[in-house]
Amino acid sequence: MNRAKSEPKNGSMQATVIAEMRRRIIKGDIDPGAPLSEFALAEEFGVSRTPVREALKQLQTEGLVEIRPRVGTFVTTPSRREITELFVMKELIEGAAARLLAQRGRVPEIDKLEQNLREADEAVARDDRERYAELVQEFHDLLIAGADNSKLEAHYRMLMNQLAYSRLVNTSLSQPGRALQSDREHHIVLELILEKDGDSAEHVMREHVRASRRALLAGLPISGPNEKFGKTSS
Amino acid sequence: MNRAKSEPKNGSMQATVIAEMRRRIIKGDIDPGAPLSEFALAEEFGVSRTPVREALKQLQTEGLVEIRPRVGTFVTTPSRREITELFVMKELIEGAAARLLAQRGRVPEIDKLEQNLREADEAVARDDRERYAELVQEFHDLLIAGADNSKLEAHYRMLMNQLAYSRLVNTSLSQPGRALQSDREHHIVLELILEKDGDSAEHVMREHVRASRRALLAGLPISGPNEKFGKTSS
DNA sequence: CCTTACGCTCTTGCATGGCACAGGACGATA
DNA sequence: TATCGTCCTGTGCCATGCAAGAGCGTAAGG
Repeated sequence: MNRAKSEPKNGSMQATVIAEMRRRIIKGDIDPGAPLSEFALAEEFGVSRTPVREALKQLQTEGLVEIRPRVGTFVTTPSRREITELFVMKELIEGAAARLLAQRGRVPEIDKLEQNLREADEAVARDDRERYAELVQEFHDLLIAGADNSKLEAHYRMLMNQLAYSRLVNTSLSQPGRALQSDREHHIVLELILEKDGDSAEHVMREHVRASRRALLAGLPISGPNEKFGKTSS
Repeated sequence: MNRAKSEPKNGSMQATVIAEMRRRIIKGDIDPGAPLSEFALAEEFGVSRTPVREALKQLQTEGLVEIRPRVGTFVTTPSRREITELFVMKELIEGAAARLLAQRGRVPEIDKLEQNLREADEAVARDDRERYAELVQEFHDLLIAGADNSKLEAHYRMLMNQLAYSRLVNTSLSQPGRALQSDREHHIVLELILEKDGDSAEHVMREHVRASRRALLAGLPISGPNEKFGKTSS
């Protein structure tokens, strides 16, 4: 095998393929709707079609690709309606996480959240959008981790993958004033968590997610849910 | 090699394997923790190991089996903690479904829910637990369908599969008085939905799920590693 | 010129066989 | 007898080959 490059031989190859393909799709390296050929991927990763095939099958159950039998595998393109649906789920789960965290009392995640908000304040003051986007993601991740519920976390991860959220959060924050508003809302949520007011924390967190969704959809250029970007018709 | 059975050659083989294995695990035909051999399953279904392998991998991402590399594949046995976590998710999703349905106004699912409750009242009056269990499942399914959110439904289905809920609901209803109480709670939820009071509908629905969980855990014999209790197919 | 049907190619689906590794049984040695 | 090393078996993992369905270009017929 001529393929003794950076491909880590540790662990199974398909795990590597799954992780890498997932990363690419979420990060947006591959255009939504683009076809994925088993053979091409197999050559690229230096393996046979079998592990690639199994990796794609797993990504399908995660909702990242769509396998049309005997036709091909394609990166899924969430329609506008699906995005709305995913945000409803996001609202649910993050709201619940806030409530659960409030009920748990003072846990290490609380300290990390406070630290996160301090840094976020600075980033907003500097108008450093990129850094703030990172901190937003960390804030939400800490919230989920603090809920201490593995099933909640698992469903959340799958959700975020389908949303390709890391791509979208930048769009959301590009709305003028959104970063400052978002930062304020985070403060309120953490405040309510510290007061152990799970009820209000959940409520405010939900509104926060809704606001985030509105900012995102306002920033999305075109509805284009099923834009079959044409094949340059002859 | 008892081949030549009613194996449908029409659909893809692995789809058949997935569906059948999922059915067995959920229904409880296979003991939790039991090892699944690729080779044995391949022979039983009359196919090669490849589709079986891919089927098991999909079931793994659904949380129904656990693949330990180089060791074997086993049916997952949800711990008591995981059951609690799953019920938290169930509470979330069904509560949200009640809220969403209330917001939608009068849709066909509402009529079906009313019909369902009429039949459920009769079943409770007759003390027909088996029929009531079916109606409970239908009630919750209608609620989810009425929410008109495909992502919500997808996550709900995965949840129910992991819970093997169809097995558990009977345990829950075996608690004395639980059926009557459950039926009453269903009525209240539907009432609130009809009044378009999504807020209260969600709240009551959550309490209903919590009550159901308490009834279930009270009926569970022990938190032992894996109880293989005989099928109560009467 | 338009319609229809053929056939080619590309894709995935499945079968088969070899390989590497984990776990346990067995036996040799102190 | 206890302990350690070795072999054996079972399992998942991967490579390769063949078969079949889907899409599309092209050519024949009206």
